[in-house]
Amino acid sequence: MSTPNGGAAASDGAMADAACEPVDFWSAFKRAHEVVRARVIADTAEAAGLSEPDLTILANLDKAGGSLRQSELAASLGWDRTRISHQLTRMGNRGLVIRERAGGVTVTLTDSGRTAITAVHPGLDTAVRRHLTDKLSAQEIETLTSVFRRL
Amino acid sequence: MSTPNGGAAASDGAMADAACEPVDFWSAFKRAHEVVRARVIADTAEAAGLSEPDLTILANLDKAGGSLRQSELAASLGWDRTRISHQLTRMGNRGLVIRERAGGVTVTLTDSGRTAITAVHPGLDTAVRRHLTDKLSAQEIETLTSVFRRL
DNA sequence: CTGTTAGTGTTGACATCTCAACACTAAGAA
DNA sequence: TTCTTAGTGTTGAGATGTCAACACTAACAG
Repeated sequence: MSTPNGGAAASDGAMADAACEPVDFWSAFKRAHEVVRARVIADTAEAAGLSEPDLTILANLDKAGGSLRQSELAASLGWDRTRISHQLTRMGNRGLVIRERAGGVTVTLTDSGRTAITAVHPGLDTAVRRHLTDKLSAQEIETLTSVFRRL
Repeated sequence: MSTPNGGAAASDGAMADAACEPVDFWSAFKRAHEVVRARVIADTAEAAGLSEPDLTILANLDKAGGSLRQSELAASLGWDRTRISHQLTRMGNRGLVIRERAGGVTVTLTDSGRTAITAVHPGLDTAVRRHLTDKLSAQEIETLTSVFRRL
């Protein structure tokens, strides 16, 4: 156990805080994101036998009324065409969605897919509250929202 | 706890801002992380012919003096044993690291690996500043650091 | 009608991540 | 010694993400 994190002994001239270095601040950002992500997924998607991308797709389709153009789905998620195509192929094989040609391609929730997302949706909101927003003050949420919008 | 949210969480009904819903706040968090990650990697790892996991491993080995026990590497990154093993196999095949049996397994930078990380390291700091900390006020960095540590 | 161009999806190859199962080593208990 | 247990790494299979190449359609110019 070496924990050679440069200890308090040497450096700190002015800043005594943890994230002196920008790189450390970035690492903390990544860690926080990863921790919250793992907990939320464990409480929602995994609990329902779905993967994270499954849940993301199903939630977006549901929010749009159950049906979307493949390209609109990609745009609203910021995903690549290839990524959407592969993911929908896997989900189609498992009976969660159907794809039909109509100019472009229209993706539609199956009964099975709608059942799945309906079952998970309330838990998703609860999980995000429990693992994220409940741990923050209103002031902090405001600050972070402002920062996220800027990036 | 050091988290006296002082009943702040109760004020949610008054928020008229963009992220009313916790789920939207979480989406914004994910987007911000993804955007910064993509930009930093594009300016550093990709520019040097390395992948993100390559860079992560090399940077940690370098910070530790060039050599670490495989289990310590895993622990310091919060990675799974399997993930480290597969990644090191790939990196070993490309000549970036060597593994030697000594009780456990010790991972060491090769000359090629040290050259690579040495070339990238200054750019990493610059990239994180440009794409993240330079866009934030000292006040905001302080707030975010506090939040990240709590999660 | 023919050719061009842009937009949209698919496919295959490969890198990465996770899970379950297995193998090896080191300590200690019988 | 022999057995057990915990810690550590590896392997193979399947899921996911990325890249390059290809195919199809629509709109438009010649």
